[in-house]
Amino acid sequence: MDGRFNLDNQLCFRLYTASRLITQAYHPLLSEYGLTYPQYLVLLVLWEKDAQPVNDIAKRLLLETNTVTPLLKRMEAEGILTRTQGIKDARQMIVSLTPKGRNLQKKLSAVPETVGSSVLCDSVTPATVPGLFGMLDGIINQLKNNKNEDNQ
Amino acid sequence: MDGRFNLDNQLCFRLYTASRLITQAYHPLLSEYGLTYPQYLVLLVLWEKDAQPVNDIAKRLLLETNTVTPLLKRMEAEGILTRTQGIKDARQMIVSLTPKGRNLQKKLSAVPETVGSSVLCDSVTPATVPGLFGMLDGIINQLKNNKNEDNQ
DNA sequence: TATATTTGCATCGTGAACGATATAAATTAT
DNA sequence: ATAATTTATATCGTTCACGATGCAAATATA
Repeated sequence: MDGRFNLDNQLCFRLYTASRLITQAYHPLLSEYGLTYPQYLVLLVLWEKDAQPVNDIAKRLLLETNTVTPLLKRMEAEGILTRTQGIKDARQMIVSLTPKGRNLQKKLSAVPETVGSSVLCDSVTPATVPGLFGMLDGIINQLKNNKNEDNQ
Repeated sequence: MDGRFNLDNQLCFRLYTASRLITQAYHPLLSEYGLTYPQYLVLLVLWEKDAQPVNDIAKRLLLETNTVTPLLKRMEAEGILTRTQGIKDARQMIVSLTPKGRNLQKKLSAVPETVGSSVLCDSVTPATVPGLFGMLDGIINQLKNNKNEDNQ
């Protein structure tokens, strides 16, 4: 009768499920190199720009530092990156790739293409993806703004 | 130069972020009643059809039983539901709502509307949501099928 | 009817997420 | 310059996710 509570009418459940399933699709490709998906995201950020403070990495990923710090420590223990105290600002920890961390980019070069092609289907094609990106960006920006308003 | 690894070109990062942020939007509404978002999902399933075995709940949410079992135990400890051994099949645990669990539906009646309206923006409107749902369903079904093929 | 396999659920270990809180360095105000 | 505030990061506790594994009940096979 009342469809408000029907799982099939829920945007969030779709996002939650799609996110989990696509992360699972990354798993076999990343675990070969001992990486998790969030760790892979950190690598994307550092390949883009090396030697960033924790805060910049967290902001780029829209995560809190209390999520990123332990993640970075695990990656440091794996020899993928280093964390060194900032010179200009002693509070900052500057995160830099090791050679091992840089080399992973070549080893993982097939990952985006492999995962990307695994989600293609009738309703998700090169033609429809820009529209999907636009809607997801809209949702993300909207929710980001709502959060900022609350914290004022 | 090579945009494959750019965070802004990644579908998964968008899904991951959108999922996290919208779950955060649920948080203040649900925590008032001591619920988490995955627990709310279990309630949606049980409000739809009470007295289901663990397996049916897990399948409906596309989760594994090793994720759902501890979650159900916490909800049982809160007095939201009961878990009783199946009669026809002694391996099954039948999960049923308590009066408290049923009453939560009235108390949370404003949640879908509240969260739903919080994501509306230029690119996400009642007119565009069906298209978004279709694409997310396409991705989910595609990845679900890929998983099943692997397990054969 | 024994034996083998499958099924349903649970346990365990690891790694996120995240709210709440702590701490020290930097900045601002007095 | 001293005190108050802000900022950058870290610690802690709880709750997912999920791969790996275990176990007992049910089913299939020999």
